Amino acid sequence: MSNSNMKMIKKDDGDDDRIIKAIIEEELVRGREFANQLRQLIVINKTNNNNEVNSAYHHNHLLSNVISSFANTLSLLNKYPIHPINQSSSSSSSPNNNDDLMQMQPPQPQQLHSRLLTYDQHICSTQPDRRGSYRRKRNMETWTEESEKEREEDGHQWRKYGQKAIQKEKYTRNYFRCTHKYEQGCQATKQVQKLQENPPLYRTTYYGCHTCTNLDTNNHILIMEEDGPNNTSSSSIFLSFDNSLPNPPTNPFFSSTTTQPPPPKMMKEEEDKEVGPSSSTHPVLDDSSNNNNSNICWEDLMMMMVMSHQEALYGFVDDEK
DNA sequence: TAGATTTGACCACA
DNA sequence: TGTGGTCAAATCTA
Repeated sequence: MSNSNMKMIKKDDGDDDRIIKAIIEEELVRGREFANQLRQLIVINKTNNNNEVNSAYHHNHLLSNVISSFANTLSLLNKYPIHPINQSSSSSSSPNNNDDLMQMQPPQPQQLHSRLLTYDQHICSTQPDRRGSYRRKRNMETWTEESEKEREEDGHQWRKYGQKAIQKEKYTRNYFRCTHKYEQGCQATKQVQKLQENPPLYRTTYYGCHTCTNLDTNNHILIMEEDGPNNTSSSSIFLSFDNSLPNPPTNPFFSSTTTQPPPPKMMKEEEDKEVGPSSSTHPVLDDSSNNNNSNICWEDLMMMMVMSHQEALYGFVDDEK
């Protein structure tokens, strides 16, 4: 591609933004639809307590769709930050008001993925070679922890992408990114700095949150509703997408669809002060340790999800106005 | 042979 | 301008 062409295309950042916005809108609408369907399914299930296997399958399927919708949205926002667009230049494909949005039909996954693919191809074909180009991790969530192992098992797959001698450090620093960076656009990275040799001590700094879904066959959703129709005790909920790990997810920075590394120590301490030592910051996903303490019902959970999607969607559309 | 690691080069930022 | 974070070709390994 010639330089003049490159310049011409780079002028059209507004078009890029509109394409991304349209895709994100569709993704949010799709997620909301799936969340609504799941909520309805749960309500129906409560009144009609049969065919549990089948309904568990549908729960699983719908929940996966909701989660992937969130993940795709986050991934897009991380990957392609949106610039403000003038009202006059707003896309004709964007609905003008919330009512229109409510009427929108969620796109089929194939449609969406082909659009994402098309957009990625568009970006790839129009951007110059930016080898070595990157944005430093300002304003990113970070936390550190120290351990005796260089690669503490934290439930995520990491790939080493760099190693560097750091000025004031005795040992080299290793750089890791999420294995799913390219396939799912997951932005999570970590740096492991060796602090001392004997005994070995490493400081791991995590950057950003995982948006990868990483839903494989080993991952599962275990749903244990009421023990019986007359059981008045609260239900037990345990969602896990990776049953290979000893520790339940606790870190709010991480995608709920994956397990996470231990939370930042400071956050954990603050959290203990706030709500007591045994509680988890995760509002939903781990209740297996205390079956009698589950005061979160599925309907509430789905309402939270739908509202979250709604907020994101309307906030997103409002931005464009 | 595919996926992971190594390592020199590139580039943003302080 | 030096430092640190990232990229990507080369190399390694299962």
